[in-house]
Amino acid sequence: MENAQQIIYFAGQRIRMVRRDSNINLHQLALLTGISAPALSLIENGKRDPRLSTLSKIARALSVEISAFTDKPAEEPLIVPDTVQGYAISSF
Amino acid sequence: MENAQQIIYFAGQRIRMVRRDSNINLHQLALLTGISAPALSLIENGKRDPRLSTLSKIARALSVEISAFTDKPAEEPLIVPDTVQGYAISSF
DNA sequence: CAACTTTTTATTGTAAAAGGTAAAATTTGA
DNA sequence: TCAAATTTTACCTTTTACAATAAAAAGTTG
Repeated sequence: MENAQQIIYFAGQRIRMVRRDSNINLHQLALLTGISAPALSLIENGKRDPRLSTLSKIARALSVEISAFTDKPAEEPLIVPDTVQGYAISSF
Repeated sequence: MENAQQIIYFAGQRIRMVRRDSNINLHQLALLTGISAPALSLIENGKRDPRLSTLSKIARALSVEISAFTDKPAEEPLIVPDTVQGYAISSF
């Protein structure tokens, strides 16, 4: 329960981030998903525990995977070397 | 709705796969998650639309990310060559 | 086949998600 | 500061998740 609440809050924040990146408002996302704007507001604010189908509709509308809302970014950021075996990454 | 139903069914299959890989039965997973075995059965069979908190509890109990249940494997399977630069993969 | 384990189905009760609508609050711009 | 757009809150209704329990159905093993 304790941890699940954090997941819900975190997912709401991520949904809001992705939506804002797409430059659409709650009303528009409501039209795209079929989920009411008030319901979306509650989800984004971590005050509602959405169903898988609800997350699926939101992800689809925003063209991202559900994991964009659920997976925590890696603690240690992925190290991307700028050369591999002496070749620049950009040459691939 | 159409697509969400597929997501639910797919997630159920993945949960079952991961659980079986862990060699635990529904009763044991019920104890680990606090979700009843009948509820877990419905979820695994795609007959129930689980909440995010529910997915979170299951993922936590099975030590996987929620995305293990939601993300579709790549359409084009990753090609794994059996040799790299002339060396057999097994030699690494 | 018979005993045992695991899973599924069904029923009842409670809690909560989600829609609609409307109103309040907040934010944004002119 | 005022007006418009956006978001949040509140109330009501319907639907559904989930628990608990029991029973039925599959699946396993001796």
